[in-house]
Amino acid sequence: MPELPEVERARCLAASVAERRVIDRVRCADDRIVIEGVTPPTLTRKLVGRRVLAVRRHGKHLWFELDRPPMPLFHLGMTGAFHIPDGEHLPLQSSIDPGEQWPPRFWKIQIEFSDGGQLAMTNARRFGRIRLRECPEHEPPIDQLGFDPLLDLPSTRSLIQQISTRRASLKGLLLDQSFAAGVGNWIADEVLYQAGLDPRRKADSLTTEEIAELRRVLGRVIRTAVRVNADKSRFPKSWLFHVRWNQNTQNPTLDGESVQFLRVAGRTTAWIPSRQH
DNA sequence: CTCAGTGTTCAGTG
DNA sequence: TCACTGAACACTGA
Repeated sequence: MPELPEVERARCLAASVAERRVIDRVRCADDRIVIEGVTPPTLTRKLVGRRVLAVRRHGKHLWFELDRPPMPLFHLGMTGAFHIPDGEHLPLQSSIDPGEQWPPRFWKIQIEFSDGGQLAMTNARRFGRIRLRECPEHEPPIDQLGFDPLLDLPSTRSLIQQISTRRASLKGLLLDQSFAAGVGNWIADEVLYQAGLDPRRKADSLTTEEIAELRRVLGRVIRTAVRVNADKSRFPKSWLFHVRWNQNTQNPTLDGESVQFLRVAGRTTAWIPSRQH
């Protein structure tokens, strides 16, 4: 699930149970792929007793700012999510299906807080990672990332500089986390569709006006998705998003225009040839 | 049974 | 060395 808006939703969920609380108890799954660079017992020992000051995010990475390092850093991979027990109060919608068991299937870490609140991270497909960092923002992988389009969208001027030297396809550029952190496959397609740009266009072929429009659309798509808490059913009806999953159905259309599928930069790409040039 | 897949990394290429 | 591409990764669900 996780592109920037879904990771932001996970951040809010985690913040609602973790911030200002002390970590009382941790259970780590015995998974040396997801739990990377640290053994589960060590991870547990480093977290227990710490107070969570804030839950922060850059791109698709999220981490706990604790009262003392090291800090746990999470990446959800393709299938990761955060969960809280059914019935626990929340200002936002619950992230779990009602009636789901606790702990949730495929849990990798469970954290219990001083006030009784609980948080779990799941990861069925094991592309996610849990790591420890002394200072997450100033170490890899976060210090390798480009701008976060929600937290600090660059000026058009700065974007022109960044884009004009790149020869990758627009699709490839948008997916490059060292360019724009948090953009994934569906957001890249949505942005290129709304900006009217062919996903195969080379980045350095864009005009100033096209870059300005790309910037505007990128900011708008991300803010809109975050505003509705990454709830797909609340994305605007006009979005390509709603038809991009219908690859199997014959002749998907949007506004009467035909949706096509391509492979660009190694990823399935949905686009509307009559609207993107 | 086969295959695609919302992500990242790494080997290979130009 | 750099920028970029495509395969590999691990596993579920269609």
